[in-house]
Amino acid sequence: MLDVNVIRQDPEMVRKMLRNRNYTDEKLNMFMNADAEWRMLTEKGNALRKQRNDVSQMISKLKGDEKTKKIEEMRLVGDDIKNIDVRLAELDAIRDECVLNIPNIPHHTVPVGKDSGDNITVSEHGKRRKFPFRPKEHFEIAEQLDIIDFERGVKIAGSGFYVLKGDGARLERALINYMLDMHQDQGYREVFTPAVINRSAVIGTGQYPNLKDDMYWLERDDMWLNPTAEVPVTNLHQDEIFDKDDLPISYTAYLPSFRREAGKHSDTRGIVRVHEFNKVEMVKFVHPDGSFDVLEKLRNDAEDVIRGLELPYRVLLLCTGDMSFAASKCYDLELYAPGRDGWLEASSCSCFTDFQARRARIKFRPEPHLKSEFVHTLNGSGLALPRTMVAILENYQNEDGTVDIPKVLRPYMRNQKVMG
RNA sequence: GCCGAGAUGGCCCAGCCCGGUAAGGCGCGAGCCUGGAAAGCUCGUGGCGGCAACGCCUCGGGAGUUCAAAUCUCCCUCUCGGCGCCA
Repeated sequence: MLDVNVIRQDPEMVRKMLRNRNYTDEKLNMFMNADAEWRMLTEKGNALRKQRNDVSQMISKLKGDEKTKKIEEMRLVGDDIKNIDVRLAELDAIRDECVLNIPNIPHHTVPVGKDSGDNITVSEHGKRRKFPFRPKEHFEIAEQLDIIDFERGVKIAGSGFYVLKGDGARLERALINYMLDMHQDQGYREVFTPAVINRSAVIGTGQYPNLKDDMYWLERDDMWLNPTAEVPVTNLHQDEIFDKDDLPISYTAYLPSFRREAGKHSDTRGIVRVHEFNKVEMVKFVHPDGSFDVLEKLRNDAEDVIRGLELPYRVLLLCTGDMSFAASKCYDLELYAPGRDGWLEASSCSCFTDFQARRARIKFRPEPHLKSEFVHTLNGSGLALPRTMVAILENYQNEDGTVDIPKVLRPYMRNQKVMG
């Protein structure tokens, strides 16, 4: 969430920002009104409390009629305070609700734009292979090799779930290990967290309330299925204060991710958009100075994974209208898939400035005697597994239906080709 | 699931039975002292509102009783221990 002082001081800047992100200014206006009344009533309530505190002190020393009279007076003051408190609680709830629904302020280098059409292609890498035959789509290849079983995924879980088999399952495992090992070499510490998380975690990173319909919710326990490892990993340090020397902190995590994808019907064939997928994630906690430089580094770390796999890809800088709620700046990495002749978003690398840290109360102390400040958080996928799998199957396919295994994965797979 | 114990400022911990300004220690900082340091002493070290003076809030969360709640009552959450169950 934004610093309420920033909103108070410059509501017009926030209004402009909301417009650039395709948000209405409804929550902003509501906040300003509620906040003004809240401040007025807070002062009023404080004055009454002072009166009550002072008189209460005296009462213990008084006796007889005098005492009875003062007690009677304070009873009325108490009622006034109670009434004010009720209204204050209402206003506070309104303010919270508003602030939790106002997105982060984009960095000045982020292009203003309406939707994905206004994103900027920063760079394109790798050679696209020339195929002497018609390249197949990944689900054709996978079905032929019997390495992905769509029917049985549906049978045991439902539409949008699939089963990996044989070399498919082994390729998945190889990819996870390859990615984790690479991130470890890049200086990230591996963590393995719960995939079921509580409400305070999904609020902390900003998925709740905005994306609550996109997550699986376990009603009976008020728990949520992890939508991205960003959530559990960032919230590891909820309510903590780091020493200056603790920063930066870099984690990498492999974790299954769950998305309801309610109302989305595109890309139903294959594994491009599914309800459960594996992902290796990078998360960083850094000093506020230079956090956008760290974003470049993070993006490069994710690109290393793709370069290692020798897949063609491009880097997009998202515009204001396409960026997610909590991000201040975001790059998407897209893999080229020749079977479908299209791009697949396999990684999203974002800097959240202090937006998540404020929600999750993650701070650091610049010097032992100074006040604590919010850290900056970043994260990026490195990478989402199913789409990486799609890109590998389609880019490395042979005319006979087999698939070569990228060189970097061979030590993990112990074979050169996916045979089934 | 049952029983018990606990949650107090950055950290540790007292206060709770018996309601009346949250004590003390550690760490850190500033000052005094010193040739310099250590020790010692003084002050500071949570949040909100306010330009400020200042005021209010803060004892896991919420509700209640009371002129007044860390303290009494009720509900909830989490942690630890024991029992039960169990891959």
